[in-house]
Amino acid sequence: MHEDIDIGTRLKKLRHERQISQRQLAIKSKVSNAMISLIESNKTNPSLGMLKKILDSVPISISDFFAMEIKLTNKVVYRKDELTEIGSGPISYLQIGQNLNNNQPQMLLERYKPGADTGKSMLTHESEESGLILEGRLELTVGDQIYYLSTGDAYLFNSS
Amino acid sequence: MHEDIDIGTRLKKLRHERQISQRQLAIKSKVSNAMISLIESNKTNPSLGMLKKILDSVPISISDFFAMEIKLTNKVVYRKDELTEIGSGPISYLQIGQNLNNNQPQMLLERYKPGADTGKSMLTHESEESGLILEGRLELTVGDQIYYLSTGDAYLFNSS
DNA sequence: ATTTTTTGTTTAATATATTTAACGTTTTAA
DNA sequence: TTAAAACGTTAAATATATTAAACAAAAAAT
Repeated sequence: MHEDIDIGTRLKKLRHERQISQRQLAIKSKVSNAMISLIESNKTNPSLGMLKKILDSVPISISDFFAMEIKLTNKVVYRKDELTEIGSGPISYLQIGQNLNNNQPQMLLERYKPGADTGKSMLTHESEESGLILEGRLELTVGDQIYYLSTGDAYLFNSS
Repeated sequence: MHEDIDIGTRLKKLRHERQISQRQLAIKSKVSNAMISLIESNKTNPSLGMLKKILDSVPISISDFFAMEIKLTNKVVYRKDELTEIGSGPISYLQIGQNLNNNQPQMLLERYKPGADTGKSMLTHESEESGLILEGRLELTVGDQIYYLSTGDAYLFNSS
């Protein structure tokens, strides 16, 4: 019935991704390092305030933390003809990816001059990115993968 | 620094939606009714196992529980000159709203024929909406408020 | 009108989360 | 090769979550 969720490996995985030690995370989040050890080995049932203190220092939202596994899709680029057309009447919707979470979105209108390059600024960008090429061509680098997009193509990924 | 989240009103709201009493929920989830009272009045800092036991009986996932819509901002429309220009070089970013959460976004390209109307379909839309008017004019209805947008204006809201 | 339930809240008892301080092991420095 | 620092784990101390049992108020029933 009440299957307790394995937050231990979740936290450990998250911590390893950020490449910091238990003690470093402990200091950042102002909790004892013992606590983090106990949580990661599932030897305790942490309070919500405790978990939030830790996740705030990462930072990651509680909602995202528990949605983590679902968000591990590595699909980044959606070609023009992969985009599902939703509407049929006078209004048409073009959907990129699936609607996994219900969350407060952020939106950017980005204009690139010919040959423009984001450089490293993009790499320090700590959130997610999605876009649709309205006009022109774009070279997109995610991790070690390089994608070439043209008008109508779209992309969607979580940076890290 | 560590602002604790108001899970009390979240749970109370959820319970009222399902129209059950504290004691009924207590029995379903096999916890004491006192606990539910304490949680709803934010007099305790419940453990994750505790919260999960309760949410499992609803049922609702922890992730969804914390993604539950709460009225953070009622700001919906951002006029052309309110949009903050981030970049300065050859690339320009136009930001709509604040980046509150780090979440998997969804993106739509919507095309409206002149005079097109979404009707009621928009109202049953259970996620969030944001957009920027690339060209033309748009009449936007959120709740009982009506907004008139023209080229360059943007909107951002959680539907409900 | 008076029980009888059902509501949400509170207090004292007790179970357990959290911290502090220690441990043994491995890595880094000298 | 030794010393010093950093790593994750564990034990005992203490702070706090959780329960069981009572409370008063309101609704339902007789």
